[in-house]
Amino acid sequence: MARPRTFDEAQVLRAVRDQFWNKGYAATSMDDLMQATGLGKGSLYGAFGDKHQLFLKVFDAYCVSSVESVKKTLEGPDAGALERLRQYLLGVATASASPTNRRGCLLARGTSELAAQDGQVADRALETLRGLEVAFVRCLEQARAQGDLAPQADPKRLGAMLLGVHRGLEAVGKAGMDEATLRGMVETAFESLPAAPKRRR
Amino acid sequence: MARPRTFDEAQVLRAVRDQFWNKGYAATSMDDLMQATGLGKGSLYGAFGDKHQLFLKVFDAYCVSSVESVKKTLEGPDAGALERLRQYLLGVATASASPTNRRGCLLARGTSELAAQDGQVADRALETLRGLEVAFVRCLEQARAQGDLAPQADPKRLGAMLLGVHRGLEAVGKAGMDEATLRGMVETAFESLPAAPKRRR
DNA sequence: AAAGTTATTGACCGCTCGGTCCACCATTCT
DNA sequence: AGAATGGTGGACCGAGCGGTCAATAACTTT
Repeated sequence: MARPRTFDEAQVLRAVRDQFWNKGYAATSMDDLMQATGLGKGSLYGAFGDKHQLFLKVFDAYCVSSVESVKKTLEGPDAGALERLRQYLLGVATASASPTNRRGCLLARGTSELAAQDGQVADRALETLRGLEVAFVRCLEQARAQGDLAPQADPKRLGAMLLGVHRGLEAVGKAGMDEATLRGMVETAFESLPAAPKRRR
Repeated sequence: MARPRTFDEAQVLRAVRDQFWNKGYAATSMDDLMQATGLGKGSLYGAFGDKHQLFLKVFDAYCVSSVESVKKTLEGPDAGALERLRQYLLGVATASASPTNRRGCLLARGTSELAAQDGQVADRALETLRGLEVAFVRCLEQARAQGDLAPQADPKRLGAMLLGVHRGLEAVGKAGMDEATLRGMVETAFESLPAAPKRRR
């Protein structure tokens, strides 16, 4: 009963997300967003509200899809669960060290810039971290069930610790630390996990 | 042979640092800095240059003093080296989780906001991380010498891994993760370090 | 005391900021 | 066809931005 939108919402939000991702919240202007999306100011404000709402929207989507993606990557049969987690973290290490990935992770960037002063961002960030933690813990529980982790190992605590390493990779990678060091962090963390007692073969 | 300055440079730089620390680089205006320092614009520009130089100056100082402080905290006799490092990281965990420490760490904030686009910041950040790593590694070498770490333990790799955990604490704390979880990360990381074989007593 | 030098202040600059508003347009309903 | 509805683009707003500058003040040297 009225004029339909001429833009693809998902595509616009992706462009907005990339701007915030590349430049940060404060350093991104509405003009930047207009240019990135090709939309006029009126459309942007009419469709999504102000800058802050726009950021929240894309931040939210990023968080949700991050957790989803990790869960999908880590879920699978018990067999190989530990190796799946290890490979995932090695991938994060490589990605974090890659010069083509200088912008790092939007969750990290948004949290660092805004969480202290913006409860909504902090809440979303915390929820996301907990989501990642849960995914890790589940994977470690599988690994224990499958015998790759000692029976007395505590997946909850180990999962939290690996979450710490995960976020550390992100932070250290942004400073330009080399890939070998980052991958070494993951390998070292995994080497020191409580292995299952060796069975005779 | 000229009019002397009426302000204390160290004090002014501390005020500037706190502003950047609390609000971030882009979100801090020169007016904020004028108000925080009590200086006029001309004095600020005359004494320190523009906003970017000012940031670099305080960022640099922060980095230097951070590494110094950690080295001082961790140095000591071989005896108790491992426990010193553990206590230090537990302190970081508690501090990172503290609601009175919402601003987190300036190194993390500055790196996250600027490193991708500002080589000077990235360089300084990387150097700082390496400094922390070295301090950790030395401490672990002491621990091994003293027998708290297995002889085959590799302090270099373990130090890097703990640096990852360290930066992870920072990042996770900023999202508001609870203190128990953060301290748990440290404890878990230390529990899984390769302990020295038990000797009969 | 006069000259020389530097610090200080705040008015001022052009520009960009986030946000509003409105004339105009494309579509659907009657 | 005409009215109603809501999307679109961009002119426009006041405020704030980073940065400059010139008048003035405070000190040292001669």
